Amino acid sequence: MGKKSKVSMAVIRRLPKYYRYLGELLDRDIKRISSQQLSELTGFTASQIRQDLNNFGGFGQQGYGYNVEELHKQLGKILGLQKTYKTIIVGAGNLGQAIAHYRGFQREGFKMLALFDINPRLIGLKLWDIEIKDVETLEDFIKENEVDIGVICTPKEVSQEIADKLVKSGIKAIWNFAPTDLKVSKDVVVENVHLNESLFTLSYLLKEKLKKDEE
Amino acid sequence: MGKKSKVSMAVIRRLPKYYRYLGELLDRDIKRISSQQLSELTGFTASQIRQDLNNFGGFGQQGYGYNVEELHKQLGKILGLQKTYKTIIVGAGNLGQAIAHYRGFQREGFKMLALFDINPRLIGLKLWDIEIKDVETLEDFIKENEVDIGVICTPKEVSQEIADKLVKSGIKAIWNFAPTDLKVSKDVVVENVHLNESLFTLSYLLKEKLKKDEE
DNA sequence: TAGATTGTTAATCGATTAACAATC
DNA sequence: TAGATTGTTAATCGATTAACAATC
Repeated sequence: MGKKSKVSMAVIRRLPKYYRYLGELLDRDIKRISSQQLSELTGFTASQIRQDLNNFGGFGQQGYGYNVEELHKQLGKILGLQKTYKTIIVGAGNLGQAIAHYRGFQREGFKMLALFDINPRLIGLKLWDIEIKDVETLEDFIKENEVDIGVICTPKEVSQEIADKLVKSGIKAIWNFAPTDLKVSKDVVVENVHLNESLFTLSYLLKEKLKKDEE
Repeated sequence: MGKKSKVSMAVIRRLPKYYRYLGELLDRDIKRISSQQLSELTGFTASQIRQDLNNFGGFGQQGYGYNVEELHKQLGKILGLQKTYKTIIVGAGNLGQAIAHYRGFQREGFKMLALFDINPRLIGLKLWDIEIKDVETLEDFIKENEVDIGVICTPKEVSQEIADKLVKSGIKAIWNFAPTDLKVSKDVVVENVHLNESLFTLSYLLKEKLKKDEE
């Protein structure tokens, strides 16, 4: 008990962006960076960056700034990227395959164990070294392999049903690409990628822009 | 000139969710709904919902609530979904194909005209009725067809270069799936889908959950 | 009319920004 | 040491929630 004061979601959602820019700096062999410079890269204010980081500890040094390698490492730890997560994908259509193929996720420790689908034409196929399995075998597979993360890339009609199976089999994190809000027990975390909502937001912004142009 | 007080991004990002739930109610032939009932569906407070909607007008009626069909229609208009947008996708890998295939977007007025790729094995193929074209012909195609929206599904290494071409050819809205922050002129709107950041956020939340379980 | 529920104003809460003492 | 830049407190800003008069 006694978690220290909870970090706000607004802060958490900025962390991956810091991590990404730090990674790029690391690749460019840049050793140190100030909050001011990081501000110019990310678009957040220097003050906000310092506030955000100080939720997790004092990673900087007065008069110097932040050590790029160290800060990158610390952010990786904060984001939980130092450990490996066993991951499965349900729905082996184009979207599921796109995620399975994406090298960046594997690199950060998300190990794709298998895809699952209901389509007999897909079952048995291998994408690189990842097999597409019968969704009937989903629950047993999760239990046997102690899968950490389930990715839902199915049509929305079956997404809740799949989520229920994932939760029942012991999965604690769901990455949901179906355009629905899943109902899950409180001890399971869900992160939604609602492409519909994203596209509609773009549509709103475009409409506003065109309206303003007319004036 | 003189746009009325700008609506905050927080509000805008809730609109698509209202729109989605209203659409579901419409399918279920439900005629009216109160902010309280909408609150139970969406998880936002009734007060917030009324505040949000009143940014755009008084769509409700005291003592009655909101007419589902009317509110759905109005939200569609606010989101700019009443008109058709000519859309192209750059990058015809799994992700690009997934988006091209998604019926929901076409249904809401996003007309997919073509995909573009650099891979000779893909060029010339047809996905349903959408052709994959040579990325060399991208700029001419956009100008000739007056394309509204460009979707970037390329590797991050070429995403900025593609964005530059889109902007130069007159596109005013970009839906970006590459894990980068594109630099574009101020009169172009960009909506990012940063899958990396989404997955890392899930990773953070999972890590926190596991940590709390240990206590 | 009485009951219900909105639209809107006021109060609260939380997040961002500014400022500066601490310190490398 | 002097200059730079953090960590942190205080001030500001904006978003959410509460409350209630208006009104269907």
